[in-house]
Amino acid sequence: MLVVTWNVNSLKAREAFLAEFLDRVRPDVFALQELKLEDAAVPVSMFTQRGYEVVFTGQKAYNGVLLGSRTPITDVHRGFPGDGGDARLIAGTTNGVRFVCVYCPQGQSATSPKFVFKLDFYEQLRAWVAAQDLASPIVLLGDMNIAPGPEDIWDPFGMDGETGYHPLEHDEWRKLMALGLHDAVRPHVPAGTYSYWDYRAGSFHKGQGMRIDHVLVTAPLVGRVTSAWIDRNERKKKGDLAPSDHAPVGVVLRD
DNA sequence: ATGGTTGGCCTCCAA
Repeated sequence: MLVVTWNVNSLKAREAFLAEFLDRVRPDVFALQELKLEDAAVPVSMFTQRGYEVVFTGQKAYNGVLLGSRTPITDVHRGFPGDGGDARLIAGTTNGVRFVCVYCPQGQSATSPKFVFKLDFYEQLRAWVAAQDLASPIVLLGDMNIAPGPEDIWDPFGMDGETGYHPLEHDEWRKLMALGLHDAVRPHVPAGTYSYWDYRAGSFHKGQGMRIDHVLVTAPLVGRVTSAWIDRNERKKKGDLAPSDHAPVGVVLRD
């Protein structure tokens, strides 16, 4: 089973780009973040034409998350009490696995009120995750806006204390992992493998990226992860189609 | 070059 997470930065702007990816890579399950669309505007037929069932929670202009699968998705859950009504979390069960797609706040800067909001969101997320059956197969995946370690960011010394690589965020990351989650990607990609590059200042060209998009799995799934990848080619233009500022992250789970 | 860019929106906000 190939599982993919991707922050598409507007599903509307990325529809054709994503369709090409789905046709070629054919993931079994995928999680998208930053739809930037209301529910009514989600291009459902683009997915169903390709054999996917999709569930989503959208929002005008910001946020919005989606789960897609080739097999039916059941027990769909949207949001959690502390998310302020933002469309940042959707959970559903497919292929015998519970998938939780999340889009964590970016936080702006470490001195911004948005950073407080970000830390609070992690706390709420952790409480929500802790209430799940963590002895069962769960995949928590999405844009978590944290680079966990120095191998996950282009300038760990210069970026220390910046949003995405802040000690308080690393505390949150550790607490989340301590619940019994495991990074499914880290063991399979070399240091310096990133999933996000800012559009500005030629960051992609200069290799100034961060690994902030993650696939975390509970113990029953750890032994089923056979490979993982982050495809930086998807951060490049595709003909005249513009890329997201994030690349897709893939994990293969053995049956 | 003292920032840069993209997407969606109601002329600025979030990333």
